[in-house]
Amino acid sequence: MSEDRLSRVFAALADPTRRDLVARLSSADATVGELAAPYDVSLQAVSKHLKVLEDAGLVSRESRRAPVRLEAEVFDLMTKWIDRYQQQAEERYRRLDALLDEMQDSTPTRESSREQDAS
Amino acid sequence: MSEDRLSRVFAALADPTRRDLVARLSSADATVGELAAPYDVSLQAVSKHLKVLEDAGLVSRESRRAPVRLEAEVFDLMTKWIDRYQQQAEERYRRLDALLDEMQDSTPTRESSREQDAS
DNA sequence: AAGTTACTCAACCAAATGGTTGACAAAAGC
DNA sequence: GCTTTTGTCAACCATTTGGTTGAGTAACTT
Repeated sequence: MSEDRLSRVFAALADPTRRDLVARLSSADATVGELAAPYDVSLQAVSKHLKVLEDAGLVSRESRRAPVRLEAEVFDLMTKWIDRYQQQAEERYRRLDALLDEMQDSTPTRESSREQDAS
Repeated sequence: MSEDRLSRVFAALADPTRRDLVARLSSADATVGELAAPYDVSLQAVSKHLKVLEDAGLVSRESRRAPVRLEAEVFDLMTKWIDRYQQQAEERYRRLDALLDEMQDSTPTRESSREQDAS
């Protein structure tokens, strides 16, 4: 069910306000009120956003009015997911490039066509 | 408006089916039908998922029935966002650790307290 | 212990999301 | 050229999401 965890993390970061909250928390812890101040939505709305971030494990607090803290470890989870597929995709491109190079070396001339037939 | 782009990318990856599509496309291009086969939802549903991925720039196709291809560059966009705040957060932790170390060095003994006063 | 301040819960609303089915459009195959 | 296959569009439905306001609760202040 770590699947579900990743879903919550990505969903949490899909909202610009929540990404901004994360951005601000990366430079300093802050209370709900402090966090809410810059936005022109209600405090309740920001409180909800923080709950989403908290449920995703991106953020935590020791008590109600304590400053909110960013849980940076979650980033590893995302990075791991991304890296895996990014690398796999790049690997494919490398193989494709190699294949294209090979074809360019072999097909255009009659010489290399005969080489192909011979093999 | 690259803000908006990131939102679409994260939102696209918030769905497990879509993450699975990306995962599969990272090892091989595939047509819509091929991609849809393993899931027990309608082809239309998968087509919609692919549209979401396409709008986020995660995936592309040359024509309707052409194989879908993963656009790996988008990963860079995410990684860049993540790295920035991860590093900022880690930097803060380093400073905090340093501060805690300093306090632990200075406060517990009478000796070091006097050292502080002297400086 | 009482009062204020800071935050959350609940109920509600509009819009977005993920799914369905049925009709249509575009490519391939004959 | 006609037919079949493959994919998309449209309309609809249930659920989720991001916002609101109003009432309640928890935690500092005095």
